[in-house]
Amino acid sequence: MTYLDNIKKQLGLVLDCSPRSFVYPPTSDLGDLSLPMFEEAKKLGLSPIVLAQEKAKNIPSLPGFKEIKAVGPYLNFYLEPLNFISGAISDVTTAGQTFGNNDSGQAAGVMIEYSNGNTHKEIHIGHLRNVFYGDAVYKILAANGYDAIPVSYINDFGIHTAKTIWNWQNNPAYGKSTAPKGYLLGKCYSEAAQKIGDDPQAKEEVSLIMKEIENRQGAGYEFWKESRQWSINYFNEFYKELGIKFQDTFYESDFVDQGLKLKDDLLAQGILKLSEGAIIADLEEYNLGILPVIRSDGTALYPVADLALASAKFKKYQLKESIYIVDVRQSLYFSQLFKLVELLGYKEKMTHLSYDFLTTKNGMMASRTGNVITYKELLDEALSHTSKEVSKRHEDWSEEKIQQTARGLAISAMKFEMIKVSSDKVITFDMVDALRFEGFTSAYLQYTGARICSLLKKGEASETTTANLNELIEPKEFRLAMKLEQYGEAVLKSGLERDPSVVARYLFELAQDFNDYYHETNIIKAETETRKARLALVLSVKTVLENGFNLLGLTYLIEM
RNA sequence: GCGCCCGUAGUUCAGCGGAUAGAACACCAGCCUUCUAAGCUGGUUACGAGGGUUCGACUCCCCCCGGGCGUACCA
Repeated sequence: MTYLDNIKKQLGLVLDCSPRSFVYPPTSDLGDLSLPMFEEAKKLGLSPIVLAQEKAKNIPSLPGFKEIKAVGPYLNFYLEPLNFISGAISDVTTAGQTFGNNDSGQAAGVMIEYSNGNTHKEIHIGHLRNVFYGDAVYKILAANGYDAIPVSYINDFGIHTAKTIWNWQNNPAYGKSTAPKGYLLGKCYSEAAQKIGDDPQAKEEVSLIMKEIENRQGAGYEFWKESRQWSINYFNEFYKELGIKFQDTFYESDFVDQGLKLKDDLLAQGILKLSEGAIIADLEEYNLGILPVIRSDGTALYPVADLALASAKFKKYQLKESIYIVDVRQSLYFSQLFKLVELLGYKEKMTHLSYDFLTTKNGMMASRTGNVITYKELLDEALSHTSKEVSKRHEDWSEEKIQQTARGLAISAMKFEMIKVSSDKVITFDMVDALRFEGFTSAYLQYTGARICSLLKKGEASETTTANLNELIEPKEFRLAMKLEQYGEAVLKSGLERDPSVVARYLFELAQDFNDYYHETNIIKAETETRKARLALVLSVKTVLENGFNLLGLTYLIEM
């Protein structure tokens, strides 16, 4: 338990209220902690102002507090800053990399499925929001004490694979190209989608290829096996580049057969039925409309494998909850899927954790229409921008060091742009905005981190262990310590709301407080005893920044 | 039509029942012989409209107006 949590607990005992009742006053002259009296006053039929005054009069003096007084309908607490600051530094130092974590998840098994790539398609920046959001949610749930299991589901069996293969076979140029195969497949797909359009002849040919794939025989199937692997290799490089790891990966092609059996069972049970040549789930009685499961040409739709996968997850892992991170546009689909899984007899909780989509100034992205910014294009643009900025500032650095730093900046920027706003907001992606370095950006956070490393290097970090923390008497030092103590609250809230932007905003505020302090106070240039103490505080800021960076997947740069 | 989401400074976003609605960008004015100026300081401007619930509403409810998405063989 942190110093701040303990203070709240003690106060809660004395005042007979929950530690969660305390709020932080808007300005420091109003105190450091506050208890609003509205609720209790209402219960007692008293004025909250009178009640606050009475409480202030009767409260026993407590260690760690400088003053307790009523201000209007609030009971305000002023803390002893020296005790608080050394408490905070001690909390951070003791917990280290685990500072901020909690066990509210009670080790419950929670599977988080995200990233869901389509083989034979290009990776575009719309996927990035999914991948980065999902990865951050996974790490945040783990920090909240869940047994979080990150998994990826790869759609390698849909009609899109047949479309790509159809186009590839009709254009020998693809086979001859020396460009990376995974990338070429993406190009080939978007061209295919545009060519096919409403052409019945082409649709017929694609349908034949799809049947070969489903029946696992013929030239179409053979080429599917080969090209599928190209895509999977391409994904693996992509994940490696971004530092993303899954505990398990599922492939649609492994679940289709099981799904078809499930479909037969569901048909027999009357949960599915024939309609207009297709097989559908009529979920009108649940207000969920109609879900087509098998096309009228006999080929499988998405739910076939999804049903099998859902049950496979529950059989393979002990899960309290199965989370699907998918774009909000599929909300109805997931409600339908979850209802079917429930009708199959599963009682586990299933959650569609949705986020709103990413669009561009030129309108919605879709690989089918070719209006996309690909991951590769974004990365290239970002790297070119960041390496220019780095080399401008460090003419003496080696090319390798410049590139490495530029990469850390570029990838972190991509991640941060996708998770810094809450998930219910549409992101209109703009390259210039995304690569900005000032303000609420990952570069600002990284800059703060690098600045801290520079201080620690100059001051010799070993000094911090023998520091006399009573030297920390500046109001801004107290403010920073308070911010550090609040990190755990950000992690908790972020986990409860499954919203990484809470952590993103917290880190930004911490960095702002630090930079403010840095500009106003001499750290290295302070006299020895003060310097040691200040460095101890700075080291704690670094630990918290690093912990937060880890949750969001940002790269901590020592220099930039 | 029905369902879901969003309307807060010029722009992008916080705040989601309580103390003067916060940031960032942009714009203007300052700060590098001093710990990384990718930084810091100061300044201007906002809750779509109307009802209701409440001691108190940007926050909850209703209705309206804008915008987006979904709504049987895309995923």
